Amino acid sequence: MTTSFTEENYLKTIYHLNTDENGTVSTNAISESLHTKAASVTDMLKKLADKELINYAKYQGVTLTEIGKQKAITIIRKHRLWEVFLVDKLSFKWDEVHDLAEELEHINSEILINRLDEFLNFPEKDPHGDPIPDKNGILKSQELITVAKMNIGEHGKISGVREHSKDFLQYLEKTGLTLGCEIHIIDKITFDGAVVVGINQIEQTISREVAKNILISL
Amino acid sequence: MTTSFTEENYLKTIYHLNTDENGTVSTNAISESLHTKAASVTDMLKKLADKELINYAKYQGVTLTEIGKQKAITIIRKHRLWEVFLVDKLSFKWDEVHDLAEELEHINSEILINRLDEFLNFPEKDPHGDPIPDKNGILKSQELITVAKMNIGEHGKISGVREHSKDFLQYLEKTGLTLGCEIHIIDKITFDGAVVVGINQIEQTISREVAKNILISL
DNA sequence: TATAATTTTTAGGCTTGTCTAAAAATAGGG
DNA sequence: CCCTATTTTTAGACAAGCCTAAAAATTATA
Repeated sequence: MTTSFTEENYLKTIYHLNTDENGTVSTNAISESLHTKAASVTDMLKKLADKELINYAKYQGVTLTEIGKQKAITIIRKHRLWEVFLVDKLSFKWDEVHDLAEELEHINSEILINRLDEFLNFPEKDPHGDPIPDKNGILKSQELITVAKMNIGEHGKISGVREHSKDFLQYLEKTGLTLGCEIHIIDKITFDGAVVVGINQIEQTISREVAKNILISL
Repeated sequence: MTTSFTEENYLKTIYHLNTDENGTVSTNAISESLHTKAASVTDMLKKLADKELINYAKYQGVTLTEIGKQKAITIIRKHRLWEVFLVDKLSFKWDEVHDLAEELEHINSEILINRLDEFLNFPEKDPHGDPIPDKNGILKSQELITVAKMNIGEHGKISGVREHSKDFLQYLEKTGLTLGCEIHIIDKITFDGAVVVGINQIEQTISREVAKNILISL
């Protein structure tokens, strides 16, 4: 059974919302994320439920079925591999690849994506530090915490981001908060949640909002 | 003004039919080529005419406007560059890439395609010998003739094909009639148009149908 | 040149994915 | 526990692209 471009986007969105918030995903959350109206989402949810890609009970929110989850993971695999291709081979910046990968992820060919994987040397992470599922849909995710949750004095390495917008990534780039950097917490401002961090011998203050979107491995 | 996936396919088809047959392109020819019904083609022609991508007068067939032609050439550029990528970088065979390129050609990004062009080292031909338009839409096409039009005793080099189906390309592969081979005409059978050719010291008979679809540079 | 055959267009309908407006269900506060 | 606010669903519409059946235009033929 084939899944349309649009159906794939819904599955991917539900997957992300589910792992971000764990529990069931609400109609409104999906409509916000996809910039469509709630009524349109309801229509699509019925369709996806008919295809047994989601578990859906009226007014109760949705979760992915096993098949739906595998489909979502496949799309994510494609997205992330294309991002690696764009950055490693075509010298795009990490803040430029999201929209392009969003298109490329819908190209349907298992052979293509496995060849691409091989060509890229089986990368384990995409340019934003997100893990790339292997060809069997196995995703080995590392335990990461946000800078906001670290305590004063703790050390760690920047290993991912929770926000992929161009604005955010360019800000990180400009302030030197890039993937792989060692970071330590110098101080936390209780008033507004800002965090004073040290990176490359430099002291820097980042807002709570930023701190919540940088992922660290200890 | 954006052009949809479907509109792009119509433009590309009209372009190919036009250069193949030169003159105006008929509704039926398009419907055959795209495997849609003539009535659907008429609908789309009206739409493309409104957008000033084609010149269309009822019952008189169509031609591309300059803008339409540039759009078509851009799509063809993308198609052929992706084919080179698939063959050169991902080790696909020349008979395996057409359908994939058909999908990839609709990814919309001038930067992407120019970076890809550079990454592939500005190839001039795709895996089937078709010329690749440059970033300004300039297409330098070589004068090629079909094997069917060659005379006994003439020599030449296989430089292209007029048919891109898997079946045909696999047949060529199997019989050693691949791109770049030197070929000479040993005999022509008047009865059925078959041609006896010599390639790599081997003598071989090919049907008229095959002879019409192999392109030669003298 | 009139009629037959073919090609093309019109008319009306269907599906997918979207929308707005209104109704129904759920959740929260007193 | 009832009443209000919010969330979700239903109902009805619309655009894009496709279809079938029938009408109109063109081309071919006798």
